[in-house]
Amino acid sequence: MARVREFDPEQAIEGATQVFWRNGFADTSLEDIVSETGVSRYGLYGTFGNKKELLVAALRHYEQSMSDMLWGDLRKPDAGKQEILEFWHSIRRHAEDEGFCNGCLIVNVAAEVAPHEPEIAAEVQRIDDDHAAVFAAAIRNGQKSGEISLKIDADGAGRMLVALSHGLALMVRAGVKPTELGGAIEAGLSILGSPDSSG
Amino acid sequence: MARVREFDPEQAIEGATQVFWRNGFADTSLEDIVSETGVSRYGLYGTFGNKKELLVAALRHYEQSMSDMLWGDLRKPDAGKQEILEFWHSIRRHAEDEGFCNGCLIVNVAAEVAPHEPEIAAEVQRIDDDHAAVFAAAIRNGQKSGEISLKIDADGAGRMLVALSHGLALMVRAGVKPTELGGAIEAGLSILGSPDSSG
DNA sequence: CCAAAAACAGAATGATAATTCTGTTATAAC
DNA sequence: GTTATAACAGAATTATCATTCTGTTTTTGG
Repeated sequence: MARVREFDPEQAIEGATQVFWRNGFADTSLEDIVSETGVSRYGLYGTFGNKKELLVAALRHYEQSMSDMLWGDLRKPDAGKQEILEFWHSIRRHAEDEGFCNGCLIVNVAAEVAPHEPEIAAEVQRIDDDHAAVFAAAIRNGQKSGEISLKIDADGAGRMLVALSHGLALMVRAGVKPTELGGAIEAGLSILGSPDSSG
Repeated sequence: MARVREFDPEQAIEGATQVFWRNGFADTSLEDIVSETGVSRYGLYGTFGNKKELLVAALRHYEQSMSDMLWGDLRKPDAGKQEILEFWHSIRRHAEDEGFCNGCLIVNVAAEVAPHEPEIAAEVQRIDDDHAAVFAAAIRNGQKSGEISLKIDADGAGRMLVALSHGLALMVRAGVKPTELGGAIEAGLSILGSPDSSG
């Protein structure tokens, strides 16, 4: 027996995600989100609580959409070296497109907000741990099947790949052309064994 | 025929550097810097211009002091694999100390400020390019002397090490314990050849 | 000592922005 | 249709902060 909500919360989160990704947290005002989404302050506060909680929602939304777009094959239980290489090819393709010039929202938030907000730090660490574990599992599969050297430590290498992706994302956000970073990716992947030099 | 300045600009920059490192740019008010340094607003504006220029000064000061502390041996013209490994040992030692829980000022600034400020972005890129070149030169030396495989691309690997350091610094700032990152460093260094497993 | 120059301390300004409040409007149960 | 409910639009509130301004003090050359 009351008025009905005029906006779709999912679309609002999507809009907020774009603004946070583009501008960062501190440089995004709620007014910016109102403009982007068309949702009123009232609607945003009523539905999401406050700016920080909206960021958490955006972070989760971003993770989900990236998971669908980039991490799907790598999460399969039998993913191995091939899937790791394909993941990075995919990253390179996307980075050379528009849209990824803002780097990675998770990385941006880790740098800007996590140090002051334990809740956000926990969220970021959860995501990173998950990604490192996904890489590590694929590396172990590759080691079982003989594609990847048994000499490397799967957990260490998994974390290394996550850290490398963060560093590269940061460089892109800070203005480095993604095309200049191909060599760094090749170098990082070379720990898996003889490099795939096709692209 | 005028009053003399009561503060030492170098000390003021050192103080500002500490505050920017600890709190980031947006979350540092000029009042914070006044408190930290004891220098008045007037002195800061008169000597450094404004907050952004003060950040540039802090960044240069930080780079200089880190260069002295960490990069000295690696910059020697004949530095090779040994110096690269020692650099990373040194990083690990420092990271496990207090004081480096704030990550790396250059990385923090790259993430928070560079995207909005071309002048800062240029500064950050200059530093990164320099560091990548230092690594690359040492890798080339190692390749000449046979310590490092000729199969790796020195420039790509140099950039990779810089990106990795950025990613790791970010994780530390976001709250990850430095001791958890040793495996990632080992993995990254394994591209140079058979790993130094001593520590 | 006197006066000009430049540093000092801290108040004033102006802008931005997170959050709350107020009055208005649409909805649905009765 | 009436009415309670909850959403809406946007004004009001409160706070923070970068920067500038004002009046004061110190220094040094005459």
